Amino acid sequence: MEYKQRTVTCGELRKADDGRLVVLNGWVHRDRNHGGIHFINLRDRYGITQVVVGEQAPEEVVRTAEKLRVEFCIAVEGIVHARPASMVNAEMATGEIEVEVTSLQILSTCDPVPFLIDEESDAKEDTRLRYRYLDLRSNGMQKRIKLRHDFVKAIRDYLCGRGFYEIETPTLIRSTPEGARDFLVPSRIYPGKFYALPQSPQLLKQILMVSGFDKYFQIARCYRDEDARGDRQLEFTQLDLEMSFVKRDDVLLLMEQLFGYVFERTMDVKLPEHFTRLSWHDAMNTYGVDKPDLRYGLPLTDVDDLAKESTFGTFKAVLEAGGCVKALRAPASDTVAFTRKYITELEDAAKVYGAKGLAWMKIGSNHTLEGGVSKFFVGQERALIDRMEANEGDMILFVADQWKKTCNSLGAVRIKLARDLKLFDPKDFAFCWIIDFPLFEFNEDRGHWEAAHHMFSMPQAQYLDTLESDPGSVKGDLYDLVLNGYEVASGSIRIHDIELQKRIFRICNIPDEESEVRFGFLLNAFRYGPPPHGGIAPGIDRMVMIMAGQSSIKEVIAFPKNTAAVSPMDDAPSYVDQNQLDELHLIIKQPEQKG
RNA sequence: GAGGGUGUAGCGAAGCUGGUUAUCGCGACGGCCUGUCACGCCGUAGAUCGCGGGUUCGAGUCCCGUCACUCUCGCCA
Repeated sequence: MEYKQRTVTCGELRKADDGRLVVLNGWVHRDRNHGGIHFINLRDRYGITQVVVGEQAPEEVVRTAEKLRVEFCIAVEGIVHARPASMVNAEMATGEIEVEVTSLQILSTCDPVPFLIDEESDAKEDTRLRYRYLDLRSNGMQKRIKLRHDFVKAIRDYLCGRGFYEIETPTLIRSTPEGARDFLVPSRIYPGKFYALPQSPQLLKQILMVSGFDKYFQIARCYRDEDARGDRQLEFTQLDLEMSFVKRDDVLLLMEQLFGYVFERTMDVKLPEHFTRLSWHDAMNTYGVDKPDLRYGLPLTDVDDLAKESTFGTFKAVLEAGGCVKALRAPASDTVAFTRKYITELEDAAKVYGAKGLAWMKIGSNHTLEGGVSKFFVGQERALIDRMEANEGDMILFVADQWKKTCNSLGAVRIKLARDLKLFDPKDFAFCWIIDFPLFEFNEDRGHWEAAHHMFSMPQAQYLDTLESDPGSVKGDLYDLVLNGYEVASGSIRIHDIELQKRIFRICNIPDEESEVRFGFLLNAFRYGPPPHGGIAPGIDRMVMIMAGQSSIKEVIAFPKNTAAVSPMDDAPSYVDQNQLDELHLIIKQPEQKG
């Protein structure tokens, strides 16, 4: 098809272009037809320009303009005119000019659209995903996809400047389960054998260290066959990074410098030079989560001693059973009244994590306690109010249970309170490091210890003698990066010693014969002079999501899947031909029909 | 696997304790309109109220089941 190709984009014409003859290509964003005069907002990636078909327009142009509908793709040739002062649109970057059309061509037509292209679509997510190509035309999606591009570009620029190599690793690899479920790819050539899609390039990047590529990174797609969430998809993208001859602080420092550079360049946001560091235990104990949102305070406070002296039997029973009592101050609010109904909402949040209840009391005037469980704390008013740093109108909330349940439950209440009471600026970015993670946790279902992160993380030196005798207390050289309450990166210094690695495997119930089969290639590599090494893997989707002020990573992924692991646009996954199954030596066993 | 929420026209929503012809906005279609910029005005079409069953003289509304979407717990080394 012959058509006039653009000489300018829809976002760039200004007053100084007055009088120029230009060609624009783009989509009809809005078409205001006044009978004798058409105003067409023409849109492309770069912006929107008003083009006008007026009385002087050639008859053929007028006839074509009559046919235009929203989202038609068109080519326009015309003359740029500065608008008179009274007609300037200050809202638009190009609002000082308009283009008087001298030639108009429809490049393609558009069916009636299921939803209008706006800043943000108000259609339901399902509809947006089904028509993702239209949804992506919206300014909001265009901005977010651009932010993601800028973010990744800045990462590449920075790391390449620091001497890193970007190296690709395969996406068809050996299955090394443990942790998440693998996606499997059947081998046509070897009946019954499968490749796996990588959950992360973990082992491959460690082997690259053995190979001497001492500064490696990759923008890596990772796959985990688990249920999706707002901040989780079954495929996602990580900045995978590994370095040799580094210790923990080298990795942390590099990340602080990297994100300092990236945030300044992509968002014009200046981050602190260093991020707060919290031990895993302190994070859990003080904020009730291993990924605390430090845009606000509201620490959980230990009140074991006060509870013990109180007359509240429930608390005392929990303490005697070895549990703990923690309290949280809910600051008085102009917008949220602490009604019975609201307290029930808070209690429901606590119960999600297993708390049996949420005790409460209110702070009255002159250091008095009112309502709820206050009657059990007679004589302790002053001590409790001082401990909680509470003021009149505040509420104090208590959970009593085993330590972890107490922390998790009250931590959930803390998060809900902060959201409801708007205790933080959504434009803030609060990074923090969580360090000193336990290396193992006991899996009750399987009856053995498992790696809390993964099995390749280095135990801290002081625990090397007690790995087997007391796995539960071993801390690892592990670190998570947390941003605004989301885990955005996770890493560790790795084991590079065969014997130590085998000890870890054994503690995780993997005997030597089995680890040789499953991880033999790594162990073999470690026989050939492996360097000390460590790394980290920030999640690109989550970070961009937070930077874009969104709460779902679907908002920063061009073609995401829904919570049911389906892509509504192309309807993946789908059945395949019998021929394809035959070639792959697969027989499908249909699940039994329900009912 | 479990819990909460939602499902009404192409899209977004209203529809209170069951009661005539299911309402509104956007969009679509037709007409009018020379300065709009979410243009405006007049008119028209468009809905098996997610699906199946039940209660009832009568169900969008109540009950049971089921499906889809969504958030959360489990799960996510």
